[in-house]
Formats: sequence, structure tokens, C-alpha cells
Amino acid sequence: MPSPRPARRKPTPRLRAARRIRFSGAMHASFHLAADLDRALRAAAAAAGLADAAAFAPEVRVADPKHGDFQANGTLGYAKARKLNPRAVADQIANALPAEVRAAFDHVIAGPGFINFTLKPAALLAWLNSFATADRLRSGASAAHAGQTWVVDYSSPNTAKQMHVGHLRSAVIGEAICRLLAFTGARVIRDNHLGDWGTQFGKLIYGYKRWADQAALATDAIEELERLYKLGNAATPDGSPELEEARRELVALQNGDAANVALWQKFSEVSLAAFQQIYDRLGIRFDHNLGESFYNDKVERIYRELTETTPPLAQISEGALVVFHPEHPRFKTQPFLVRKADGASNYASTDLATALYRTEHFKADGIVVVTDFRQADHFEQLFLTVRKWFAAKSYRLPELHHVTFGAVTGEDGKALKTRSGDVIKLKALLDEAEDRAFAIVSEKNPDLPEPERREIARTVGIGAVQYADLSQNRSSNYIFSWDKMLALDGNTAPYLLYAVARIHSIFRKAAASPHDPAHAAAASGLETAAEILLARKLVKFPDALRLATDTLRPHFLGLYLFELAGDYSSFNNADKVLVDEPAVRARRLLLCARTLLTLETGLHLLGLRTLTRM
RNA sequence: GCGGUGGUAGCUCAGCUGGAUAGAGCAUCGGUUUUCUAAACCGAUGGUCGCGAGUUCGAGUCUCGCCCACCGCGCCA
Repeated sequence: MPSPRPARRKPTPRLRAARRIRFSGAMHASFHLAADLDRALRAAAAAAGLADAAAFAPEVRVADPKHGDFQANGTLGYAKARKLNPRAVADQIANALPAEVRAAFDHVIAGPGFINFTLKPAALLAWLNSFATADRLRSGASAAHAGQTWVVDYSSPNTAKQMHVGHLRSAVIGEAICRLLAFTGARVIRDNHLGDWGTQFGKLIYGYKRWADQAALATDAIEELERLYKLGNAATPDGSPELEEARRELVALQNGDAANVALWQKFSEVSLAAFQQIYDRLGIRFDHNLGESFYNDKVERIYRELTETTPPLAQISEGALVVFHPEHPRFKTQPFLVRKADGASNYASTDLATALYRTEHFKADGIVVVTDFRQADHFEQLFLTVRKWFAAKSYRLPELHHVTFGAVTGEDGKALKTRSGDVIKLKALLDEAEDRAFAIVSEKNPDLPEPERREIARTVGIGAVQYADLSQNRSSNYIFSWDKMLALDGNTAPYLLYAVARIHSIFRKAAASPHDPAHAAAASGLETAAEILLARKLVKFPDALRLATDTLRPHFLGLYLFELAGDYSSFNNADKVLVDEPAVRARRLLLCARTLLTLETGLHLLGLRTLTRM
């Protein structure tokens, strides 16, 4: 599989110690039950006296509910390699399982030799009691990236241009990844790598100096800058004296000409202000906006370091400074061009400088760059080069991940455009999402006051756009469909938000708080099929979280939330919550509270807002 | 030409890195409410996992070959 996948991190001694302490039985449930089982199975293999027990990998997976909660597949591979009977091996291991595991799980050997584990109702309840708040969930999850710093580079629009639909996926997926990494313990640095430098600024300054409309700049600066760029571009055809003039403006800017630098700064400022209006609606706030211009004075060091090693990593070819990778079938001939023949830098130079800055200045343990799949070659070459360069200079090497995603297309499968063929501006798209959501809310719930319907429309409309992107595997193209993303059935934001709203509704009706520990204290043991099915789903949140974070694919979390909302709806339909018997009512309120906690926590991790009524 | 990503039910998509009888939603058909939001739930119909070989206890998943779509491949990012 070509998409980047984080290597399993070696646990630090500190983490190993933490895991030992966290290992426990049913009384004090540990966060990640599958990880508990993995350790218990390894210990059992050793205790059972299996030959070569250290080589036994349990391969614990979340199971189909009809088979249990978790299954260990590792016995099959282990037995096969040693020509043993897999069921006999499974039996030996199962018989040596520690008492805590036997207390918490029923287990059975099934099929060719799987060991299936099903949590007992008391163990389910113990887990739900242990993880009663978002903080508890976070501290349970935080071991994965504790003590690490991750820099995430996403959104990254060009200044002096409006954000359009092509910027949506990077922003939405990038923000979700930031939140996942932060929740699992990392210090996350959100870095907006703006396209704020390059030849287009010569043409823009040329247009600005001739045709700028100050009134238009005051009302909608970006719109006016786009108009001026188009004018400037049209007025400077190849070979024309006007183009020469535009180039002189660019050279003046690059040489620090005060007037042009001031103009460029103004362009950046108004652009950032316009971007922030979009980011506010998407719940995004960057820590840094270190665009390409920031690295202007940092590329000389790159050229020097890439050429001073023996043998040099970079070489001159056709006047340009390039890096070849002789061991690579394609990049041995397809150059990585780090300095143009005219001596100017390009995106390869600044990206190399960026990787170094993030390593040295931010002390990054991991760097994630979120761009569309068309840049895959560039980043593969970039990372290959960084690895060799850092090794040659003995720099510490962070994990490097290029997170790619497919195109957003219309229902015809072609790039998404307006009817007139223009790109769709992100502002207009978000406006339309809210308008459509408002129409639906007003139809479904006309009695709510209009300000509340507006607020609901904001949350549902924007959430629908975000979730449509996040619910699907990011590597495939995604077909933009208002009807599908705003549908109330299926894996959509409205369906999930509706489940959240219904749970809030029950607590309103009961005049109770989801945070009240009294429900847990008064709860009797889980009994009905729907209660148990729901609880079994709730305890698998850690698995979904880990999968989404390890693969940097948020849709795994989305899929889990959808399944959880479905199990909740079934429970809600089968078992009335507000019954008279206090102990039954309390345990069902407990399930409602934990479902609410998990759905809200999960949706917030994906960058969505939630509602109490809709 | 080389490479990347896709190809799974009529449509839109999952499929946890090789595991059990391939799953959801939409659509179609049928059912459920004097009950906490029916914006819901339950059931049925629907599959040559693009095609063909191979690897092995086991392949949608791995290997090889082919077909189709989108995309990338020297001075844009």
C-alpha cells in the first residue's frame, strides 16, 4: 500500500512502565482492553511452556459481535509455522490465561483455532464506570503519543486568492488529524504553510499599481486582489514589455523594495483575515502561518548542506541543482529539482528548509503534511532526500507522513464546478450548506424559534460538509452531494447529531444530568440484549481511536460513531429508558450518558460541533 | 513508456493490514408508535469483490499478467 502509514513507535521505558501499572482486571478496567488481552495472551503462551513462546503474536482484533468482542488470530499462524494443531495450541494458551482475564471475559476456541473473548456484563459495567468523562478517556488514550511533538501542515492556501472547494479536504482532514494526535497525548503544532511567495506577485503588484479600487479593497479585499491579478495576468502576455515590467516588480519585491514589500504584507494580512473567517466556521485555529516566504533566507543552507557531503547528495544538471536517488527505480532518473537554473528557489527548496525548521525549532517527533494525491511524487522525493541528508548531518529524523486525499468531484465524476464553470468558493459552499440545513430544520421542527433554527442549521450544515469528507476513506475521490451529506439516514452528520440530540432530550425529560454519578451508583447489572450490545460497542472506542490515529485515517472513527449511533438507536427503540424501576432506569441512563460522552467526544475529535436539540 | 490511486449489491461506500457464511446506507418491497424527538427502529430482495493465473490450511486483502477511470513524471505548488 503506497499511502503513508506510521511505523509502530517503539515504546519508551516510561510508557512500558505505565503499561505495566495500567494492566488490571475487571475491578479497575484499563482503557484499551484489546491491548490487555494481547499482553495476557503473550504471558499465557510463556506460562503454557510453548516452544519459542516469545515469537507468538496474539493478533487480537475486534470481532464480529456474533463471535464475541475480541478474537485472537495469532494461534493459526503460530501453529502453521510449526506444523502444530492450531486448536490444540489455542487450548494450551487459553488454559494458561491469567485469572483477571478469566474473571472479565468468557472465552471459547472456535473455528480453525481462533480464541474468542466476550466481556461479561459486570466487566462491561466496570469499564463504563471507569471511563465516565472526556478527561478520563483522554488520559486513557494519551499513552500513544505522550511526550511527543507533532507538526501538522494543512490547509495551506495561496494568499491573495479566495479559498475554494479544493482547499476543503486538506482543512477538514488536517484538523481532524490534529485533534486525534492531541487527544492521544501529542503536543500538536498547527502550521499553515501558506503559498505567499512566487512569480504571481509580480503580476499582482503590476495590476494593483494600475487598477486598484480602494473602495472594493475596503469591502472585499480578496475579491479585489483576485480581480487585479486577473487584470495583471491578462496585461502581461509572454514576451511583452508589460511582462518585463511585472518581472521588475517581482525583483524589486525580492530585493526588499519598501513599497512593494509593504504591498505584499498588505496582501498577506487581508488574506489571513479572510481565511480566518472560513477557519472560524470550521473550528480551526493555527498556531503558526509560516508560509513559503518565511523560508526565503533559509534555503542557502540547504544548497550548502546538500552539496558538502561526500559524495554530494545534490548535483548540477542542466544548470539546476538536483537530487537523484540511484536506488529508486524512477527517481534515479526523475530529478528532485531543489534550485532552478536561474538560481531561484522553488517549492522543493522551501519544503526542505521547512522540514529542517520543524525538526530544529519545533523539535518535531512527527511531521504530517496534508495535501492532495497529485503531490505524492514530490513528497516521496522530499522525504527520501531528507532521510539521507539528516543521516549525513546526524540530525535527528522525525517521522515523516504525507497524508494524501483524492479529488472532490461533482455527481458526474468530474471536478466540482459551478454551473457557469467557475471554481466554487468555500465561503459560498458553507453558506449553501447552512441555507439547506436551515430549510430542513424549519420543515422538520417549525416550532423552534428562528434564532435556534439558525444555530442548528450552522452546526448541521457545516458538520454535514465536514463529515461527508471524513466518513469516507480519504484516498478515494469523493463525490460531493448535498442530498447525501444532509440525509437523515445513513452515515451522515445529521444522523449522528440527531442521536446526540435525542439523548439530551431524554435527560431533559428526566430532569437529570448526564454527568450525575448517581446513575452509575444506582445502576443494576446489564440485562437486555440491546443494553449489552450497546455496552459492548462503547468499550471499543479505544480500538477505533487507535486505528484512526495509527493510520491517520479519521474515517475509522467516523464509522465507529455511526455504528455506535445505530446500536444506540436500536437500544432506544427496544428499551424504554425512563421506566419506574429505579435500578433499571439508572442503568439505562448510565448507558445514555456514556453513549452521549462517546458520540460527543468522537464528533469533537473529528472537528464537528454538537447540539442538545435539533 | 514509468509510476500513483481507484474498480466490491442498481447507486454511494465500509471491509481494522491474510481469517469464520463479504457488510452498511440509499433505492425497491413489507412491518413497528395511546411510549423518552418516527429526523427513528425491525425485516426482505439484491454479489463472478474489473478479468485471468499463482502463493497456502485459508485471498476482496499478497504475487504476476491483462482491462478500465482519474492523476503525476525538469525548472508551478
